[in-house]
Amino acid sequence: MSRWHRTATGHKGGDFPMYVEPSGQDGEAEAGHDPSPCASCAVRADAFCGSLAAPALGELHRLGRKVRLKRGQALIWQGAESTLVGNVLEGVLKMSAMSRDGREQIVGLAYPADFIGRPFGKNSRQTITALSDAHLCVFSRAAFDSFATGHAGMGEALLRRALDDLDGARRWMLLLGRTSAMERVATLLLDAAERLEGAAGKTFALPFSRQQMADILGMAIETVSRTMTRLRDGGVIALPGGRQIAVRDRNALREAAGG
Amino acid sequence: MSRWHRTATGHKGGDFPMYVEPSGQDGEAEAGHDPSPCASCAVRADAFCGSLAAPALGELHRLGRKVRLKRGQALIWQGAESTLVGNVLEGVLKMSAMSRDGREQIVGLAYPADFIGRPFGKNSRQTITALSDAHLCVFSRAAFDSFATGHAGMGEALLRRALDDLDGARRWMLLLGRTSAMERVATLLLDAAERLEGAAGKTFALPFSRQQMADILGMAIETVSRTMTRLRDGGVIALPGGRQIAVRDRNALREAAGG
DNA sequence: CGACACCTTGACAATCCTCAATGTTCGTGG
DNA sequence: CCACGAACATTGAGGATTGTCAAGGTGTCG
Repeated sequence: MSRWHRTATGHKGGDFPMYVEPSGQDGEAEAGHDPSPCASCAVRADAFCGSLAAPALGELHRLGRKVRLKRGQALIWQGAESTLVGNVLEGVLKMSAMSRDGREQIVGLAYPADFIGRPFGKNSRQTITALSDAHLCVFSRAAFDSFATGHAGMGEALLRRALDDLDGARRWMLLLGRTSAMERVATLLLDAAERLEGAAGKTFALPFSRQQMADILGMAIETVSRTMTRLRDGGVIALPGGRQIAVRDRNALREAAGG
Repeated sequence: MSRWHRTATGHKGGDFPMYVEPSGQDGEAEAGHDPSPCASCAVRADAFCGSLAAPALGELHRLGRKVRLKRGQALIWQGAESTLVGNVLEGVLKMSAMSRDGREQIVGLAYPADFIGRPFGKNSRQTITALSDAHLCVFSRAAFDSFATGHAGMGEALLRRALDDLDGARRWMLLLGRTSAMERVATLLLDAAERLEGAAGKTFALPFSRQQMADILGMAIETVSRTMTRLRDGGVIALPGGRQIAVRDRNALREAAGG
């Protein structure tokens, strides 16, 4: 019954201790000019903190720090005390669950403006790992919890986000349970293109390896590869090499994704 | 590419308009004796409202009403304005998503004490249907939202619950993406037994049909049936007939579920 | 240029789905 | 109470998709 491939999430420079940079060190955050550095944050409009007014925002900012992760570095290990929460500023992270016998399933992706971690109480049962070099804005859970408790709007904003995540997870379940390899790959590519493609049809870098795509989609790496090849041969996408990709025929891709 | 079975969720007496019973009609809720009927609620200890103190509880109670659903009746239709939220008091419900071409995937189950519906803002994209006769305590979303906003603890309790659901959804994704038919069926049976079995080894009624199990687990009805037969032949479970089931060898079942 | 990780391709096998037929349960009405 | 029919469940045969194993190709970095 154990027919599962090890997921060999072999990352080149993986799992170094992470480099933490205290907030207010980035030049822009020095006192004086910019009392609320969050104001210039690229993801503020889309992130949970967008709902906060200036004073609360400043307070929150003082609790946070910035973290840079290199590709392959992990932020929260499965089972470990989950003491961090935060926002993704740049890059793509994966949330993965692993069963005792070593099978991995990626259970979520976090793109810029997405919230990660598990506030309030229980620990996360997921490991969070950077798929590309990433830049986060993190808070210790304890500090974040008490801040959130003290600010009425926050609970609602976080809840809204959690419920959105839940909707997303459930759509993904539909994908995992009821779709063919082609539909899965096409859906993932469509999603990635929407988030990462500069302009329609433009070439961009896929942030995942084939192995990671396989882990995300719940299939074997070879099937992913074959499916990509089929899409390329059909003129739907172009694969200039490396991890580059371009969507050539968006409608066909949408079609392949199942409507 | 369209190799999917229609899910033929044919329910015998399905989709009647639901019968709504105003709160405070149940005999026990009459004024006088029992100022807070919630106190005698079977699921209060486990439900989100368990965190509320008496006065708030009374207020909440006045907003709610009880709803009974017959097996097969739907509470919230996919795409429709989601105007209800609530708690399951008794029975089992399913949350399902359906793609345009008619494939159904059940994306969640709600057992007693579970919260259903989508408070705050956006509409649910799921349909909620009773798998067995069910008994709920529901609130209109508008009333519930304003109540929750006005009570500090509520947001946090709801968030906690949403995050738990999210964890659950993600475990389920691991199931859908990375496990064999046997593991899926065994996991579902184990879960159902834990929630519904009176005592260990006792016979109880499975609340789902084979078709529903197939929709939950993302597989074909025949595969479910064959897998159940294998479990029976292996002495792991007993199937006395009807929808009855008993777990004979819990360890073997746990083993089959993948550890 | 060589080593290494990553990706692609092929052949084969296994699981699971599809189609089809038969058996069982349950509710209804005679 | 029994007979009938409809929905539900089981079983079998065959085939399609996907996983597994294996080999070779491509790209990247020192």
